[in-house]
Amino acid sequence: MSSKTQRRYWLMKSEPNVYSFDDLLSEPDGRTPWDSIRNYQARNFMRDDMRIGDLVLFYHSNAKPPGVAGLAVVASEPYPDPTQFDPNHKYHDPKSTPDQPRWILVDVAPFDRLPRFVSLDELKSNPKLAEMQVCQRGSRLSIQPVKPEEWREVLKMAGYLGPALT
DNA sequence: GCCAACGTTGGC
DNA sequence: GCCAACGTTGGC
Repeated sequence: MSSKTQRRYWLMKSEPNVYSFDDLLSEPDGRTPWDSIRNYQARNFMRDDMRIGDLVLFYHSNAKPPGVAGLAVVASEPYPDPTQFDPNHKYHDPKSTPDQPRWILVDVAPFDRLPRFVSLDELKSNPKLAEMQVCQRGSRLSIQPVKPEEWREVLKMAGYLGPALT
């Protein structure tokens, strides 16, 4: 009796000096809207492909070093990004209206800590992750799908043995 | 701070 | 619809 929906895995980038995994861990609501994304591919992933319960590699970009800092989980259905309607917001979109919102987001919640940070250097030097999107040159997309085998490999590199493996 | 990669904009 | 100019991302 199941419309069996496979859990998917994702990588979401954030600059830790703007919003870090620790910031997510200390959210009073236990979650945050993944707002201000203004890239159509990234939006489409949130709008069309993410499901509540999908797991996320929380990736620190523009960091020293860049890499995977923690595990998160998709925590809401898609809904319009409120920042697009705010004229004072940096990412206000004058072409967007509540009737016809252009930018859609999901909420993200912390799922688990990692025993250790896994740097981009380490990811790149693992032959099993040669095809992983974040390892590719010029990989700018801030939301990327992660294959199940890549997911398991990254968690293994982090020394992780918790529930995100199941 | 540099700059390669690449997405977006706008003139035509 | 092409494509040059421009802006942004993000590793280094």
